[in-house]
Amino acid sequence: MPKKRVRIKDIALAAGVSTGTVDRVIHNRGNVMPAVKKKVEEVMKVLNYQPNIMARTLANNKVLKIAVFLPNFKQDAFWEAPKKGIDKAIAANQHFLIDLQYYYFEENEVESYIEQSTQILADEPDALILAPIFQQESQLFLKALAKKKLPYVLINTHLPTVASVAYIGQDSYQSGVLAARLISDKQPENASYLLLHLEAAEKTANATHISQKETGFYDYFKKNKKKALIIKKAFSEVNQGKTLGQFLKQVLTEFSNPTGIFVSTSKAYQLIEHAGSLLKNTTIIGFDLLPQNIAYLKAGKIDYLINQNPERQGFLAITNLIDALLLKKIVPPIQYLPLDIVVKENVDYYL
Amino acid sequence: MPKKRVRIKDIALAAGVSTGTVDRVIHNRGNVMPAVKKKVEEVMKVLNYQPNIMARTLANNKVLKIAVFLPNFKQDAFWEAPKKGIDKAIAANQHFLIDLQYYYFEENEVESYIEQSTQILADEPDALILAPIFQQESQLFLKALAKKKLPYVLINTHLPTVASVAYIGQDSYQSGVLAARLISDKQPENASYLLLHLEAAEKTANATHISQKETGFYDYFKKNKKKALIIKKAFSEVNQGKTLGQFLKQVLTEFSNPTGIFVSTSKAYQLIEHAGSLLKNTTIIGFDLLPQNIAYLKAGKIDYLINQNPERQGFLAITNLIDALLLKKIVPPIQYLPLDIVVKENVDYYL
DNA sequence: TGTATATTTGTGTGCGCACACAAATATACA
DNA sequence: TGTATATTTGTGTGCGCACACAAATATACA
Repeated sequence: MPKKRVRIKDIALAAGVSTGTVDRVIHNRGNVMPAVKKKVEEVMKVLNYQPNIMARTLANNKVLKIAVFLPNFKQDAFWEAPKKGIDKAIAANQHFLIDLQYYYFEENEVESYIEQSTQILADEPDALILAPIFQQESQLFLKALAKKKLPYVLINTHLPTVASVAYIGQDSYQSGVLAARLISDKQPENASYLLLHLEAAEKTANATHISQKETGFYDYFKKNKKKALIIKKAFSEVNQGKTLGQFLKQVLTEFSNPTGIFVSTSKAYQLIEHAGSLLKNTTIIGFDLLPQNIAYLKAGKIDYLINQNPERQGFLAITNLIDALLLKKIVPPIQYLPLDIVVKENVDYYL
Repeated sequence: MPKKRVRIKDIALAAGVSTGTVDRVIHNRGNVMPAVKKKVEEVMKVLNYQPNIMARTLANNKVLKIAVFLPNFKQDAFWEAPKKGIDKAIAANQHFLIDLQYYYFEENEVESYIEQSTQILADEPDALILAPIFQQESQLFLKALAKKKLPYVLINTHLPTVASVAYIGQDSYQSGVLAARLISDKQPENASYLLLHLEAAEKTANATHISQKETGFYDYFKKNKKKALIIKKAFSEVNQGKTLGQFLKQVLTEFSNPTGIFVSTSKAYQLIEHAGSLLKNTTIIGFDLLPQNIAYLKAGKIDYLINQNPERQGFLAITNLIDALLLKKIVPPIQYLPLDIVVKENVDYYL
């Protein structure tokens, strides 16, 4: 049987009221006699009324002003991916009137974060997408947003606060567990692993992610009662008095030929660049499908990349806002994206 | 700057014609003076006109009758996934008037395929989604569709014919390569592997998939110059005079304790069910996130499942038809889905 | 030059909904 | 009981588009 559409008109007819009254019931605008309201709701249920999103959007005809607040991708290439996803989602939803405004801050300058967040509040957007990298400052900012009743989507980093619309991101702890599994699979007991934190800025959410990954990594060995020697080294250009190259060479001289190296950030390619020649038969695991990482993966220098789907984070941030605010749909408050295991042999299908 | 929408009205005004004429140009309905047509097209380009999909769909108001032609999932659980994806896509696109009709055939009965395909032609759908399992019969059927100018999406199995709208599926060859990589990783030279084809129906596309996986599997070892002993065994209840249990026990007695077993179909769980006790330290790789497979993956009995995203195949089949036929978008003719590597540690995010 | 016909162009309506505003009805209170 | 006001209900318009149909204009031909 061909599908027949139930319209407001049909409900009005069946309930013996006008379309205006049905509209009032649908949108809870009040001023409807309780008995009438009940009757209309019954009819809606019986006829299984589904509002026509096309017509609704068309009639609504509002411009949604969205502020996107992310770290500057010129400083950290990781952030290109969410931006790309956001732009793709906008392109795919051109028929919605969306006024997108980007705001960037520097990952190692709290001041730029505060400055930009003030600017956003002044510009009065209708909704936000943000990565709450600086924990304390973000808490304050989110409070300000709550006060103004501005809906927002958090990506990449979750805060104890409940996101007003949704949190979309990765499970960092589990990605550490996964890395441990991959790096130690088929390896003998008491193998040695190097846990490498490259370019971890202090005080930011990135630090939290990294420590969660670390915990997951250790926990895997504990839970599976697999004995291993794990050495941890961290490098941050800001804090140390040497270059990354010097640092890596020193580490790999002290601790030569580890069974595997787990780079907890997206900078696995830097390890290869600076110390590739020092590595033999070492399993290398890193994060994120940056072009440099992909090149080394294809060349067989990196064994595994765990893809946290940052592009999809951006894409979903937009579509979730559209769903929640324009289409009035209910969206899941927490959305973890898959942790894709990417190897040379399947990487092409993720690009 | 807030986005301003360019409407047909705006083009008409700028070109000094009526909206009707603009409409004629947009849809190539003819009967427009060449000079006028040119002028309108210029204006459209200058103003960068993008038709409003919402309004277009609303005004169009056509029912799209889609026939879905798949193997009976009661016989082969794999086919539940595409159906699920199709149903989800329909639910997510309720505002389009789609009249969906399912047609099932039995994977081991060509007659049922022919019978149902005749029925479909008689029912005169506007478009089709089909898995062309029987090669020869499918070729004939697709010819009939081409003659009637019926657009279709092929899923799961590609035919030499060009799909009128799109092919959506997996790269079977590459999945065999991937399996070989995963099964042999960190294993010594000259390890032994069992290549197990379970329940492979003859003469169907499934047979093609399996042989492509097999080729990919062998090729990996060749290309990487990795020496290995690979034993191949196939079982099909129709052909052999014994049960699967008997078959598996015999195989694993003859060829005991292989380093790894690659089950080329979605039936890896049957291997565990019937011969789990005979396996020790053997890496097991299978396909597809069937509930039974997932249970064994979580229990540590299966090491890897390669996910060919069959649900997404169904989902994309519908959205591609909507894009192509209702929204008049251009869709890529070949769409390979990622080959997800699923292990105990990341399976939850794929469910 | 006038009439019939073909070609080109313009106008009006409906798709389903949201919302402003008008109309009808109920209630308060003198 | 009558009038003012509050509450409830109904009507009309526009969102941007597709398409049927009407109107205007060009062309053919006697």
